[in-house]
Amino acid sequence: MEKTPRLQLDRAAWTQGALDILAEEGVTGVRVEVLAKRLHVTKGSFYWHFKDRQDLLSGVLETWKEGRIRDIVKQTKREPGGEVAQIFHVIDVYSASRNRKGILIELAMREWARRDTAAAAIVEEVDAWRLRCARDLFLACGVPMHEASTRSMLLYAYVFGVSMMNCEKFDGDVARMKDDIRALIARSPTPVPSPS
Amino acid sequence: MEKTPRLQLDRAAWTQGALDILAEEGVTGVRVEVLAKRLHVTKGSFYWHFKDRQDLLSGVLETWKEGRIRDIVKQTKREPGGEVAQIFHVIDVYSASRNRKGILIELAMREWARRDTAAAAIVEEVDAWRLRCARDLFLACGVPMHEASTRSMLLYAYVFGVSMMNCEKFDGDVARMKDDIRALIARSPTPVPSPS
DNA sequence: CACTTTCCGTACGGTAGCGTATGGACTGGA
DNA sequence: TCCAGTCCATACGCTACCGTACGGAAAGTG
Repeated sequence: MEKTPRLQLDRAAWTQGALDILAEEGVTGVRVEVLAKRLHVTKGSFYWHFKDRQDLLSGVLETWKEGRIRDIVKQTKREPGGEVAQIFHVIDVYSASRNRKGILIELAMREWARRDTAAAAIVEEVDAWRLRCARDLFLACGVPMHEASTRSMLLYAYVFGVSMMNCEKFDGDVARMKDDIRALIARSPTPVPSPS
Repeated sequence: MEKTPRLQLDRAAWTQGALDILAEEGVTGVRVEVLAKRLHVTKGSFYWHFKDRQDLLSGVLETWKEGRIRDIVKQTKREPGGEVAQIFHVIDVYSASRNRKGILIELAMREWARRDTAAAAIVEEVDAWRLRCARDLFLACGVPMHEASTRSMLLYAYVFGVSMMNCEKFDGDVARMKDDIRALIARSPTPVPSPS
């Protein structure tokens, strides 16, 4: 709801506005004229900074990719002794009711990726980073390789899946259930029967 | 790719066509004129059967709701002794590469629900049915109440989440990982130490 | 054979959005 | 001061879509 703090717009400002709309309306909602109106300019400005709508969308993809990779690398940076806490934190970042916008962008991105190969490639790349970083965290906890991979996949599948569900109508202590699931993913024993 | 088998269309045919487009393009993709063209008629026909576009969308919601509830009730009908197999089957229904269309509709439905309260209510109702049915299955397996609720939630969060991920780029035997996760959800021991 | 009902085609007005063309304001340098 | 470059406004044509009005065919009914 910023009044009109800037008199000059650049690609970054347009891209940021596009990300805002992406979170609210999805890809199909980011339209040149709507975005221009929101930034209090006309599309004459837009077509100065961008070749066309696709040019903007490509910029959105690139911006999002770099931000997500930077985030996940930072969140999983080796801090000896704090690996479990870091895993908890990674889950919380996506589960919490805060970071709502980040989750909405995440979901919009995947909806986009379902119908656009360029977006699909970006999402796939980001996911690969995340899975590898989470796996390394499990490895640092002493979890063997295959199970570390499995748990990191369960971790992300869960956080993305739960962000799509409205469990208010479900009887039971949902908050406690989420805590239990988090604990299960972060530090459950290996499911294979120990030969001891 | 049916040629023109029917010369008369009814609401059900339009609704089915809308579901097809919904799977491919999302809610914003189901447009009256596009749908009419796909059914080889004009929109004059549409506005005979429906008041407006919203009327169609409401029918889609209702049709989907009834189908999903009927499915989950059928899939979890008490078959003493086969509970674990039924849990595996519930997971497979959403994980498999078959039923791709059902998954796409599922995701499109949730995308829709994020921006439409009517769709949100329907999805919430369907989810509540699923969670209850899955929980009852776990209860029949001897899992205590709270853990049964927790596992049913993990089950659906996982299947929905994994349907949004492309893990091809991730090194490791993804198929085996998915099998392990399925086993973990379906029959992992309770994390609390058993008092026996 | 009229006559009605059901179902669909055609034509229209209206809105929203994309991309282009062009001009104007404003700024910095020569 | 004159000029060039930067950034934005205005106006235009074009397409896609919504919803309405109306006409016509086809089938049932007396």
